[in-house]
Amino acid sequence: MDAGVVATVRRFSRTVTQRFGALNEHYLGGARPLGEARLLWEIGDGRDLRTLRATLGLDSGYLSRLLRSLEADGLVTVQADAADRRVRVARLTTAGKRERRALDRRSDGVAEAVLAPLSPRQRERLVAAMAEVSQLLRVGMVEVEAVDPGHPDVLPCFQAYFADLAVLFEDGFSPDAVLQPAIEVVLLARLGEATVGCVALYEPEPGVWELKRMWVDSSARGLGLGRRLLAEAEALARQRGASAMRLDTNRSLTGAIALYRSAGFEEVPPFNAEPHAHHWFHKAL
Amino acid sequence: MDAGVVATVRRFSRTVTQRFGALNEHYLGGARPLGEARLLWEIGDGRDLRTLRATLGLDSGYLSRLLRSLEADGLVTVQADAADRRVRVARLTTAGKRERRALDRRSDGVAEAVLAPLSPRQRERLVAAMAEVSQLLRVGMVEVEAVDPGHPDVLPCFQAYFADLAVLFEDGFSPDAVLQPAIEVVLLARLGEATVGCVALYEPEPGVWELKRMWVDSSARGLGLGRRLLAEAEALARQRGASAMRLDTNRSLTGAIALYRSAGFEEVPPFNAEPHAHHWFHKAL
DNA sequence: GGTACTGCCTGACTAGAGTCAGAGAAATGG
DNA sequence: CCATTTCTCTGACTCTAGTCAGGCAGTACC
Repeated sequence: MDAGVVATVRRFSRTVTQRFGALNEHYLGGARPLGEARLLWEIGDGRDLRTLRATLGLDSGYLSRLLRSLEADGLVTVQADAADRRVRVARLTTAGKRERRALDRRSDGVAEAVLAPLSPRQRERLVAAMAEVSQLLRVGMVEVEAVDPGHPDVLPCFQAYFADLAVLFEDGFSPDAVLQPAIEVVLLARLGEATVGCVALYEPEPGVWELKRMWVDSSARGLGLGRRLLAEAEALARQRGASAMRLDTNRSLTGAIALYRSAGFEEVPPFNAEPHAHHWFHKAL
Repeated sequence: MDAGVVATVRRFSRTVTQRFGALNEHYLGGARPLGEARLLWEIGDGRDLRTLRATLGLDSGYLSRLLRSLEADGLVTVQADAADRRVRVARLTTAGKRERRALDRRSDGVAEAVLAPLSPRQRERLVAAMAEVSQLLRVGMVEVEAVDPGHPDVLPCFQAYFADLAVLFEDGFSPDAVLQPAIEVVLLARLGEATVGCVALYEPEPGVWELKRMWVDSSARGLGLGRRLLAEAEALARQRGASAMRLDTNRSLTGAIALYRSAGFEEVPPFNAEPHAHHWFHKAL
């Protein structure tokens, strides 16, 4: 990789670490230790310890100790869950909520301090560049995972997909009318906790795999995620013995159509009776 | 400050921390602890402990222990300085240099991993945005400090200034010909260790302060540093009882001339015999 | 009712990153 | 030459952020 480009990235990392490091120390330093602060934040309006452990990736013993410390400061209470008395639920006290707001204000303070020394014009440039960096870094954090169709994260994706279609299709959309194929596998695009995209695959005829319900969340558009899902779907199908891939789509989805064409799909006559389909595509693998 | 802007900055900070944090852990984790790695880096081709303490901001006892640990691993040697045997100098052994290169490669690895998942077009955008962020964050890190003309950092600035002029002036430049006023105070612009700008002040007539040798390093141009130095110079002069400020400049320095005008300076007849001056400016405070 | 399993807590331990108070050797000032 | 200062090192501590093993209470399954 180009040395100048690598140098720019390294310099970026160093500068950001230094700048935010110094300001964090100034604004957050002397306050609560990081572990407790993150916990305080995550408890919010009450969470059971199991969830807290999972989202923060903490050891059970360590979490317990952190909670004892916050409890000693009167910031949280921990009580047994009514339904299952093994499970314990942490809740913020009034003082805890106050502390949480204070942490929040201090984080705002850091952000303001970053912008403060700049002219309005420079601020605009910095904020725009930061937004660009965040977005592009997020691209690299997306992980694509193959799950089976019964996976709990699949249904919400399909529902989000249908909801999007209802808005996009010129001639309306009804989820009940669409074909319900026997889906074999679903690729989920994950960004940390959130699921930001999906595509379903099944094998309508031996050797031919069909793509259904390719969806990318609005928060993750413009990151090339559609292309990536398509590529991973092809790889997966090929790995399972596919010799061809096909899909249908609606004329309103111009972006998707352009993507399919540029990925080597060619338009073919209708191969199914999908009610909302206007274009049918095929690609030999 | 606008909440959306603050949210963008906070999101940026979170995303960058997460992304680089995860990659650093992956590439640098398991290797040498951070403190030792930084020290190894900073020692380079041999540094005395006093300098190391200053640049890394370490406690003397702590530095000593870190060095013992690196010494035990055969990466550095520490010897008394020949001139002053109280001072000790740390040097990398061959193994130490190898280790330092390895750390370096791992840092490159992090940078490459950030770019790897992106398309060429996205990489370009990311690198451009990162450069912009670095530059603008650096603006906020610049500190302006008033020192007296004998300060050791002053002379290198003036020399850099003269070297720049020699390149810029259409009709050449000789440092020996310029006036040598009795400078009262120098403002230095500091960016971490480096001095990236300066301006000298003196009082040729009671109540009138004159600016000389305003310089901004090429690495820090376009950050509004000139304007800031000018503003700080005015503030300092006013504080010391100035009622007016003046300066002269060369016709080749069009950027500087525009800056003076926009800061409220007005062109006046020559008030000195500076050999390289074409324009003379004055501003009532 | 017994057994296995969950969920949580406690005690014991580790590593990194420091801080602080002297002690001792070398240099400097008078 | 002696006192003071400078520079470094050692020993004793601290705080944060964990990990690991074992134990107890509650729930679920047979």
